[in-house]
Amino acid sequence: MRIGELAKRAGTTTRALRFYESQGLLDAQRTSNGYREYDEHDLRLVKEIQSLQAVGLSLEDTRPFVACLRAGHESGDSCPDSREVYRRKLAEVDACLERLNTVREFLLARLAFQDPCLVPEPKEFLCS
Amino acid sequence: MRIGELAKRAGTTTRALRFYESQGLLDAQRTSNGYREYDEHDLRLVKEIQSLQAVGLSLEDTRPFVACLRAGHESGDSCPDSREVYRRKLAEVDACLERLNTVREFLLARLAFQDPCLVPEPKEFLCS
DNA sequence: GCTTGCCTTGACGTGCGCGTCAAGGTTTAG
DNA sequence: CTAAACCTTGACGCGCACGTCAAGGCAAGC
Repeated sequence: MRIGELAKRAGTTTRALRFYESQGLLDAQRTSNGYREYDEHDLRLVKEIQSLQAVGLSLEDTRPFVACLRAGHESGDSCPDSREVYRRKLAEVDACLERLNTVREFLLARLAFQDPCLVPEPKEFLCS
Repeated sequence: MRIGELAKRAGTTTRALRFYESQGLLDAQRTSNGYREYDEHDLRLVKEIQSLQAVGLSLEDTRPFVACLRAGHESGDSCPDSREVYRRKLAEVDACLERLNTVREFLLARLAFQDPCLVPEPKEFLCS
């Protein structure tokens, strides 16, 4: 299938697919006229990337999963590097949850007119 | 005081202060040589902005608070517009907490080898 | 032949809150 | 007189995952 069909079947855009390729996450055969040609395996890769992005992983973080699938494993998260990404992300999420709960308490207190309440420290506020 | 001292006392940079001014959040008197001149009230404004940023509000969201202080109120969050921002932010935080808990469950399940588990829908993932 | 709808590469735009030069003017200390 | 340490405006950079043109090639239907 060509890039347009892959995009449609994966529910994304051709621009995103070309971007993945530019980042080395995806590669494609070329037909004689220079068009990219994909198969079901590529569709699988794209879907893997999307589901990982859905849990807030960056494209960079998806590399181990893609490599794992390319290495022949049936699931992208059965390799050590992938599992390490999961663990790191879990720690980030936990930190973010804690942080957001503090913020939530702050907002509730302010809305309740309880004036002098602790302002959470800036820290990293990246909840992704 | 001049911009360097204000920056030091507020724990920020001159660049940030000039940026706030460019966004209409701060304004300054000018001395004869063109230097910006600030007073304690300006320091109060900057600190207000910083504490709001610390809870994840955007600069845009700080406008009502600044306006409230400028209007003569002793606290920036005693005006209706400010409180509305708090409420909206609280709703965002709640949505984000829910979302992150889903993601957390997903990660735990994957790490526990429980394979086919629900992938959270992409949605907005902006936890700020 | 002409239009339509695919495809190609390349390059710049987006949001947000500044950081980081660049090129210069002003004030103070020595 | 000079150097240091302030100040000014202006413009470009950053991260991240693409969106959005621009300018053109290729294939198929009328």
